[in-house]
Amino acid sequence: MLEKNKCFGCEFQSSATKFLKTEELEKLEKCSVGISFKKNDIIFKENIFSSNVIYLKKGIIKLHKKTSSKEKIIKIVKSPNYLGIPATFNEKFHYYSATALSDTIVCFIQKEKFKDFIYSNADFAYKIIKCLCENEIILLEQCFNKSKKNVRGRIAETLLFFYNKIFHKKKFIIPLTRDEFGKYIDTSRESVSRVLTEFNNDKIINLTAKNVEILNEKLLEIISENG
Amino acid sequence: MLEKNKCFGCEFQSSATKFLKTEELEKLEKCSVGISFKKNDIIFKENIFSSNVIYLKKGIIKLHKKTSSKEKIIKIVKSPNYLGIPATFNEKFHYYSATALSDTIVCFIQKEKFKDFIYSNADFAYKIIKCLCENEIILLEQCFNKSKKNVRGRIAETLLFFYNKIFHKKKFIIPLTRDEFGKYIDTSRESVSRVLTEFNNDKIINLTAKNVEILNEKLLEIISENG
DNA sequence: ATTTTTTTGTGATATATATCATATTTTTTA
DNA sequence: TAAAAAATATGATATATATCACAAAAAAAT
Repeated sequence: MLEKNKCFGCEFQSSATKFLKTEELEKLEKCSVGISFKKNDIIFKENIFSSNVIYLKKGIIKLHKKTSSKEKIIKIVKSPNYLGIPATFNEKFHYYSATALSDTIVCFIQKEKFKDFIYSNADFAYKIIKCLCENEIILLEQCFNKSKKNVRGRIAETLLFFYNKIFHKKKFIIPLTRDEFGKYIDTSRESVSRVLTEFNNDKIINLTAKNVEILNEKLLEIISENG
Repeated sequence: MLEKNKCFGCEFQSSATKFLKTEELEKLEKCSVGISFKKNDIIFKENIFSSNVIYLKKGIIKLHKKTSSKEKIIKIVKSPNYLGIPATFNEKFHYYSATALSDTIVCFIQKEKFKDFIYSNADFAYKIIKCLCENEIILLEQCFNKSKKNVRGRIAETLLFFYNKIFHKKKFIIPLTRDEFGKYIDTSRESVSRVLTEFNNDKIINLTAKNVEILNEKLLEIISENG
């Protein structure tokens, strides 16, 4: 659904666009559209040529990709954040699909205009560089952690990720099905079920369907570290 | 070993510094030093505060990181390439260590001066953004592939990576021990040995110690895709 | 409200890969 | 050049996790 899009004084302004001057913000407003998505709506699909920078203004989304029948969830991203800058700036197709995990608002910004701001405003450019740098470090951590932990460790880590990085509350609703959870941490839905019920039995979490409350954060951290 | 460092007319100039003007190159020369490393020398260590942008001018290196006794090789990088920009620009400690896998020359560039170029030269800034974008896509591919392939597939993929991305020849010397190979693709040294001898027996490769010749590229690609 | 579809839980079994053990080869050091 | 250390190969066994099978619960569709 098309949203009225106001860049000047936008309550969800990105840390980069805060550096844009009034006339640049007016330009931005003209070259961008805001669109709202409902849970499970596809925001963009992999292998589509990317001609827009995408700004996740509000909501939580998953980035995912298919290979020969199997699917993997690469990343879970919360607003505010840019999506698909790498594909867009390399004149490439989107490497992954993006699907809303909650009701979401997204701005599509014309690539060429976005690039103009990089050329006209060095503070903006530097901020974009910093965003890309942060993303790379997060991705590195993710790769590294995943390869060094067993299933229990990865599930503990993910529960802590939801708590610390997404919801900031010990009580939350897992925004994934068991199957999606498995596709995120590279395991089967059955293993996710088993470990979650184990954590529940051990009073580390309180689990009812998708509702979780973290009861023993300390222990969850230990499991996350040592498997 | 300290190298004489000439930025203007440097034969290993990066795609970004090609955009620098003569006076900027002179500045660059003043704020950077070139250092040569021998195979197995440590270029920088993880958890060290990063105050330089590091440009890999010549050679092949591994980026690696330890956790509680175990080690993982995160990436193998060939010149020309920048290293550690994310850590440097986020005022952070290096996330990983870098060790030379061949004789190597590296330039250390003062972070603040490098940042000045981003502010003074938009073409340079944009090129750096593109470098970061490329790195992110490579990292994403790596994460994705690793999680979807079995050991045979990952070894086949790595052999093709050495051929296509590093040496550009079907005959090369694996720049890793079996143990390091295992730490790169998240498996044990024994599994690496077994699969490599299997490939050798099946005439897919010709293997003598670290010397490899790819005999059946097509089949290696199929194994890489389907495990 | 009832039917259909999707999601989840859990036991039994299979399997890929790790780990252990030992021999051999290669490399490094003295 | 010999001795010591490191790297490699390979068989035997252990183990974590996947897969299969089926039942139950929850969600979606009619």
